[in-house]
Amino acid sequence: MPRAARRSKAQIRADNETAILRAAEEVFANHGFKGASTGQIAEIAGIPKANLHYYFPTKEDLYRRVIDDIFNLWMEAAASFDRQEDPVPALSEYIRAKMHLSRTRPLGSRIWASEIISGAPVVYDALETTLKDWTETRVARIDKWVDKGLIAPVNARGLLYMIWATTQHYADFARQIAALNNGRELSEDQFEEFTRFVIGLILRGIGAVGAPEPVAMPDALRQIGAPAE
Amino acid sequence: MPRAARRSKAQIRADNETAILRAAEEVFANHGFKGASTGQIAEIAGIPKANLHYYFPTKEDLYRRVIDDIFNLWMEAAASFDRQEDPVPALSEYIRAKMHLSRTRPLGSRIWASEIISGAPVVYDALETTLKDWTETRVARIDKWVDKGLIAPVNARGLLYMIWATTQHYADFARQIAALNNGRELSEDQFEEFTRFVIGLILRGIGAVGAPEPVAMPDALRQIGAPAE
DNA sequence: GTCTATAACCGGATAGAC
DNA sequence: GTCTATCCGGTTATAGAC
Repeated sequence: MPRAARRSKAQIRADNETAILRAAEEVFANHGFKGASTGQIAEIAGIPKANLHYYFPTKEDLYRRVIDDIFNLWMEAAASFDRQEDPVPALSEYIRAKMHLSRTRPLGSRIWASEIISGAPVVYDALETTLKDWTETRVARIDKWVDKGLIAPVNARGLLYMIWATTQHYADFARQIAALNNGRELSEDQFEEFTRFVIGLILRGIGAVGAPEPVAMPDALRQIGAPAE
Repeated sequence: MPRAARRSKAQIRADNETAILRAAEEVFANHGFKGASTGQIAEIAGIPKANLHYYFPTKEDLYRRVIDDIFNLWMEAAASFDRQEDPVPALSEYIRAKMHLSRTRPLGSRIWASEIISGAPVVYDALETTLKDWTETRVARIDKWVDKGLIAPVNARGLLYMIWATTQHYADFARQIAALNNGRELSEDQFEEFTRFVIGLILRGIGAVGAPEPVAMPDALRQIGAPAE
């Protein structure tokens, strides 16, 4: 058997790790840290439980790794906040990036939410250091926009919290939103509509110069959200 | 020993039930349904574990009761939405009521969030019936405000989701907010300031007639939120 | 109604052959 | 690196004396 035909050891390791992390995201999102079981994670990953413990010695090691990946993802998305100088494009892009993450990586958002709800036993240090630094810097930028008269005088922290809360709601409460949408997940078009709504409302709310007028849901979509006849 | 001196059986039952429910809220909020243990709940309630199972035969029975109480509480808070005819007082009072609940009953909010994040295994029926009905009615009211020109044309569902997300964030993510507030819980004054900010931003965002101008955080409070020197 | 003891089970983690 | 078998602590729930 030619050597090239089988996966290298490194490849096997990488594949297994990926499978484990993917499965872990699912189980941690659905049951929280304490409620998750390594047996279930191993089963979904398609490996024996003992192998999981070979790759990640303890459940907490695995959990930390998952949380870490999520945190890095968020910090990257946050970069869109900085690419633009002016408030309207900066906030629009940031909100859009966060909404996109809620759509494409809802599990990460849900794990993060569970972790914070449980008192942030694992990430509290990161909150007090990395997240705090990130936040202070952006608060300063927002305050500068206020000083320049580009937006109305606002509570910068309140604004950030509102953006986080609103965008992550579409991941964390997706099940509730679906229940209110006749049991169906939001379609791409519906999601885009909510995204525009969020951006528009917040920009108008802070009195941003050049903010778009609020947009009503188009009739076609409105129908989807309405009760079935 | 005079009979009046001891608690009646009914009183004992009521007291024990209250103690159990209070303890259950704490443990379910911190660990989710699967992660919570009846042993810990009994310990906090100050009774033997067997007694807990006498009052609530299974862990799920207890959990359903806790969730039920929370849901009713929320429906009552929602009533403030209806006491006022016009959008500004109706939404102001509703947002304020929700913020107040986040402040006074954060555990309930956190349990609700955990339940939805986990896929709403227990409350899904209530979402599709009671919550859906409540929502449809309020969407209709909001649409009517739009028709009357009292607010700009908005996505009514998006508006409700934003109110829920933003207000509940102050309960569910209280630990994160505290970490960004130099490790201290928000003071009453700070919380009031955020409440006003949320109300002001949303009312302005929907172009409500008579909405207050956005308010900056007073310097005194701003200092508290700033990095320690 | 209350409490001690315990049954029955599940979960995280490891031993040790391959 | 992989996998079966297993240990052991913790969990839900109940039995049965008081």
